[in-house]
Amino acid sequence: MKSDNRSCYYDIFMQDFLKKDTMKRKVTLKQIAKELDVSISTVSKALRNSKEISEDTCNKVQAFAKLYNYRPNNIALSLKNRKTKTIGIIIPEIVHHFFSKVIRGIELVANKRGYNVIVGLSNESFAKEVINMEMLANGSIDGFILSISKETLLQQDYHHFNETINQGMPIVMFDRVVNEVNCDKVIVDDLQGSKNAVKKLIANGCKNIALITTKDYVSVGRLRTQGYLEALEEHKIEPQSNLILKIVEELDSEDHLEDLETEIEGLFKGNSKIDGVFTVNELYALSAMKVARKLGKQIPDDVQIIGFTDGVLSKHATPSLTTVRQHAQQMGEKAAELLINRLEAEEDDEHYKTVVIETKIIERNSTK
Amino acid sequence: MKSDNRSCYYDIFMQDFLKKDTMKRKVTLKQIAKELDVSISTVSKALRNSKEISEDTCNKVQAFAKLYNYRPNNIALSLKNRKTKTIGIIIPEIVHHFFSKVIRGIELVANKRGYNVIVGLSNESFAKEVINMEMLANGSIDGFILSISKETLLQQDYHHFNETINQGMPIVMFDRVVNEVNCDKVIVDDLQGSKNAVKKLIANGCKNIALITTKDYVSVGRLRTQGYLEALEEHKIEPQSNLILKIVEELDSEDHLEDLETEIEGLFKGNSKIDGVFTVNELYALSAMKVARKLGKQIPDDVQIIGFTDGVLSKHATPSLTTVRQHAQQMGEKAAELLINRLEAEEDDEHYKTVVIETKIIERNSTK
DNA sequence: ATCCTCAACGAAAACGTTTTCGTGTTAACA
DNA sequence: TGTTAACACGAAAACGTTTTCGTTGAGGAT
Repeated sequence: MKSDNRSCYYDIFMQDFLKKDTMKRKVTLKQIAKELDVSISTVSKALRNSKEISEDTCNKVQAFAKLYNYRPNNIALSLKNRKTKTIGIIIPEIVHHFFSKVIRGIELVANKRGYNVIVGLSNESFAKEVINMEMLANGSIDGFILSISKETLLQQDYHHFNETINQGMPIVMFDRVVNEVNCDKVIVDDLQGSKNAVKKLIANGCKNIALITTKDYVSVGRLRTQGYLEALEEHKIEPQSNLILKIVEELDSEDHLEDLETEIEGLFKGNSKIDGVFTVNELYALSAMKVARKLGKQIPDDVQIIGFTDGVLSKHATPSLTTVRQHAQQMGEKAAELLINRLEAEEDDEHYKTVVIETKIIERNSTK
Repeated sequence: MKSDNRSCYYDIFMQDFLKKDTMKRKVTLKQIAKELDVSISTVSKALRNSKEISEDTCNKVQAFAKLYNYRPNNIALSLKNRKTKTIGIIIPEIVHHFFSKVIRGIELVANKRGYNVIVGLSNESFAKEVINMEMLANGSIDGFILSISKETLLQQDYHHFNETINQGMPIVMFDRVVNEVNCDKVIVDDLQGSKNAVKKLIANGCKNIALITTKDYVSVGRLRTQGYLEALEEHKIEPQSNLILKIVEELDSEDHLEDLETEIEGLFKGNSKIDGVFTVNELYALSAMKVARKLGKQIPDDVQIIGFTDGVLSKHATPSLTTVRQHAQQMGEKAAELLINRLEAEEDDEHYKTVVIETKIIERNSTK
């Protein structure tokens, strides 16, 4: 820092650059160039060790850049390269063990491969899903990973997904997917998972197995119901409609626990011989346990219960709950892999994959 | 679409623009300008209804833009305006009810005010925290909302925060904050919350109240411990060291449940007169309940328990757990407000606020 | 002295906007 | 007829990069 011929520049530079002694604003190539009295191109090349630039200049530039902690501006790079190296995630809800675990998986591989992750919440609303996607699709991200909101599934309006894809932005869907959209997908094997769970109840001696599920428009609810039915069928057990309880979505929220329990109580009272329960999520399972206990039934002696989830409640419930694990984090990892592979592929592959994540029954104390 | 003089342009335009009939690539001002045979400036102005532009041209441009679904490119806007309208969040862990609720709060007000949210996970690691911040600080975001990782708290190295702030990027910290960094903060009133909880136990008749807490370098653990001590002091109760259990962080994870329970069992066995327990989080409380039950104690008759959390376990535990609610979502909302207000302030305010979110005791069935 | 080569660097375009500042045309006015 | 004002539009800069394609000047070969 001893040269004289740039003392003038230096002053000007310092003036608007260091507002106070403690304040170091971000430095740009242009400022370095001005300061060192070379061109912007030279600075850029010097920093990347281009052999077009003399060793002397290289060293000088790099020293200066280091001193002022130069970092290339991501936004400028994004504009130039026409890619942002960030992935957009749209999920219906973040305060949810399953979804947050998926995010963790996505973030893990995204970061490993140099991508950032930007999160939008649809809050199960169609409109918010559309708005969020539009906000992000205009250059902010390179591709989407998403799980469809309930309202969208109900309305069956998927134009925003298809339009996004048609504009050249890839989408990977997970868990809640839909055939009408042609893209990569990651799903858990809901059907087989449920089938295995119900088979396990049967193997454990249950004769009257109840099902607590959601309305059919939620694809995972439908598939898990189907798994239940197929398991029964394989064992020549006739399904009984009074053993199947389909919960309306409004009771799903934790604010309506009592209503939920009332419904389940109705199920038990309507069929006193119930000795096994399979539920499509964790909350239903816990509620079922609670109701069963209230009705004087012992778990797992009188009633055995299996839930479907990756949640935290199951592990800490009393008794702890046997569940079908979904491998949420692994789903996220796989989804991110699929997306990034597609983003970085040379030519675009017209063939879309659907990856099925196998489930696994975690045996705890709600089954014998 | 009937004019002749642009048929030539039109062809060229369509050629590289619509690769297939279904493929609509993103359209830019330049393309619209070329297509309509006007300048880029004219298009830009026409779209913003500038009165510099004739009504005719305005209509023509707007119609065309609508037809081709023109949306301004966010990245270009970010570069031009030198702001991205996105907020960076760095948290230690996303699979955590408290943090995900904070995110929900942040996202809520961020979206309402036109901001996006980009999430980085430190995974409680100092290095990942630094890397994540550096990735985002180079232009990707306008400001940070973060909660400090345990490792960082342990090492007490806060240079990355201060450097970021010195570069002109505002930070809002929540929950795990630190005096060494001068910025806006949102914290829960850990001290008062704990104090109230312990006072409630005292009022309920507890004579020997145990504390299960973390090591002191986690600020919230320290404060909650202090609250416990102050409550005892106010009631002239001498604190006993064999009533206080400080859990090492390694046992925090859910993989070490047994070890955790062993430690707690030691606590109970070492002091059989324990009739009240206050814990600094949800997991410790559930473990304590489990251990107490195992040792033949009735809850809340023999032992009353209060936890500190906003979690989901408390509500569904048996018996359900009385807790100190933290209002996590409200914290997120407040943090986002503070940050955005600062981002949009005319001149920068040198005075940093610390907002304290009051806690509230949620009475359930683990207390009388 | 001429030609060629090479080393070392700079100019400019490009990414997609917005905005300032012209500039040319027309109509109104003295 | 000459001056002016309003109107409608375009050129260019700027945001911060990277990269292509010159353009120097020096030195060696002929």
